[in-house]
Amino acid sequence: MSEIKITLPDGSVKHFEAGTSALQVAQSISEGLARNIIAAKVNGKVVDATLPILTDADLVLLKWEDQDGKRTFWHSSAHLLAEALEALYPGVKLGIGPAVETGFYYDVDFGDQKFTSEDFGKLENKMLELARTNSAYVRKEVSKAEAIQYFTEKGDEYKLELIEDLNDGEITFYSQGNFTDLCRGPHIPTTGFIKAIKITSLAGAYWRGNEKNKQLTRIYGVTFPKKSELDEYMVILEEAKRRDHRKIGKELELFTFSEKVGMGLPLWLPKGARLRECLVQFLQKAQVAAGYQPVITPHIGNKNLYITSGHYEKYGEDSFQPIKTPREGEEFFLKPMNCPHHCEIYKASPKSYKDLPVRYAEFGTVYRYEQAGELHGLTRVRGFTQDDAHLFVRPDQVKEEFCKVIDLVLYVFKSLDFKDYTAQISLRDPNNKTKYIGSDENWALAESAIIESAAEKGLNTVIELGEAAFYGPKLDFMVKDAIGRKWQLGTIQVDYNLPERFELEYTGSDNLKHRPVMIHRAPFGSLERFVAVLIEHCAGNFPLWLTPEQVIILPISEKYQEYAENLLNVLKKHDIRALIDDRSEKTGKKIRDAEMKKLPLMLIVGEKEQAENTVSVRKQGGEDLGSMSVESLVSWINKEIETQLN
RNA sequence: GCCGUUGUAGCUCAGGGGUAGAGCACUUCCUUGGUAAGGAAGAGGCCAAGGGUUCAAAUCCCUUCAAUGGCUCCA
Repeated sequence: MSEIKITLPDGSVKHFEAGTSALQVAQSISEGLARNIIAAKVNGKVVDATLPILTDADLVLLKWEDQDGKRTFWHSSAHLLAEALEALYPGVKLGIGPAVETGFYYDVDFGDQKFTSEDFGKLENKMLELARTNSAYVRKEVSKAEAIQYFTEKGDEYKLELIEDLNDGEITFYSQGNFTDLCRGPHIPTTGFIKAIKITSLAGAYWRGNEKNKQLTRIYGVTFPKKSELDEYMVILEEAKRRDHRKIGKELELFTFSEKVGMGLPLWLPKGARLRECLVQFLQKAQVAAGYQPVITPHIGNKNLYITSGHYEKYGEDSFQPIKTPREGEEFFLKPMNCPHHCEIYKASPKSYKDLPVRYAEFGTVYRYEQAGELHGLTRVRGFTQDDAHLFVRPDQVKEEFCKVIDLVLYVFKSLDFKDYTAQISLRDPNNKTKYIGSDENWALAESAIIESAAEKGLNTVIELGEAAFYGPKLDFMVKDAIGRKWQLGTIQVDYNLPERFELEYTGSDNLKHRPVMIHRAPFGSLERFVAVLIEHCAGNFPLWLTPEQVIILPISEKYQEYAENLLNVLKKHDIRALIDDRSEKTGKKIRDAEMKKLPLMLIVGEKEQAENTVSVRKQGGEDLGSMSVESLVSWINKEIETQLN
């Protein structure tokens, strides 16, 4: 037997016989470790922990805690789901069953049999029962002919269709218990690892995502190696439901929708509008400081504008259709993006290299025809306002400007308490350059500018090749909210296309015409989406500087109404958003209602406060700040806001 | 757009072939109270819209609209 060298992540090298599996390597370290190993990464490829390793290799032992470990675990759970389904519903046909971000699903064709959410419990129990048999997942290489024969006998046309596309010699089956599936793997060693199971939802899904194909039933589930982890997961699900921006938006009277106005067209209520105004002012201030110039453009634009920009060709059919002038028959589109308008602003006057960079900013409302089924609360709407800006820069300025935009985005995140974020850099596919426009030099410049800027700013980045837009590379920010969900917010994109199409120019120091580079950026993305994410992030407890109502005055009785009104005037003079609860209710009731409305500061005023000319301050949640003069309250608030924003 | 589910008062929801119910919110009255729900009375609904079945429809059926969970899409 020959010997192989296994290199572990800590750099240590161990010698084993060829054919040793990752699991055996783990066992050689400790039994306890081996018990937790669910898969392995051999030379960067995720494989079964039981797969014999034949050559020298870098080995990473994967546990539940590893992302690849989870995926393997969930993929194996999908097989367990399929096994349970076959046991409970003989004759079901199986489509595909992959792992997803959280959990897994299996697409199945129940034929004439019915499956509803009431059957979830039954299915979970069956899966648990099968999991407890602790059956091994067994890998078997099969020929294409064997594979076809197996599934022909089984009568599963979906699997047969999948096999069609596979090459002979690279087909494998995995079996556990009485179930065999076509699968590339890898899998966990045995079903016994799966200790807790939850079938989460049911949905229709077309075979291979094509609506011309038959619709299958997609069963979603999630599994865990410990019961306690499932419990935690259920708590987070509940929490997510509690934080749903649609629910909180209604409760806090921030926004609404009306069938009459139209689907996907949000109506901002007074409190929501105030919150939005605060966000706009906040960003506007930061942008002015960063050298942006506000511009304003109309909500519609001539069809020719979008023909020039190329958007008509690409999206014309899928847009709200043009409106026509009654006499001339000219066609105008609702503005689906601000960039072409800004290009025309750039062109309004000749530019010198000394003028650049030029930064035009606009909170521009745009309208896009999103498919009815796509609409969702404020995160996916048909009319929304982008915190848009376009920077027209010289090629040599791309990096510096990019850095400044990153600074701005990070400032926004910090001010809104998004502490956990990553950046995705999308570059062009180096093997398929024809898909993209712009010269190689410019791409090289832009791509290295993005990479270097991100590195300089210490961003935690992921690089995705081939994910760039056809007109340029980009950087997207993904933030994690308070309960760990990821959202894509800000985006920064470099664009060579529009300057070309609009023939934008500036005169260089050489007195020749040059083409500027355009940077699109939106730290919020859109105000609608950002507010939605923010609501879910803070569960409606907005930072003091942003919250629509900062202070509520609660007079103990009507006798102190006048005193309360005087206080209100003082607060308003200091630009503090305040109101009085003058209902004929007891203090306890008023406090409860203020708590429900998530009002950060309550001022209780009665005989004592009136006599001493003070207010008693209660923070939301119950903390007592004691009594103080209204002036010291104002300075307390201002200090608080200053800390939040710096 | 496609498939499933849902649509009853401002909100959260119950009911269900014989022409509507609760709690909260709202209005009025009593109460003038000190840190998370005081009491009473009142008002409020074409039961999403349209069409069918029926002696009778909010209830059953069909269509449409909208919301919702997915799929496909996202400049």
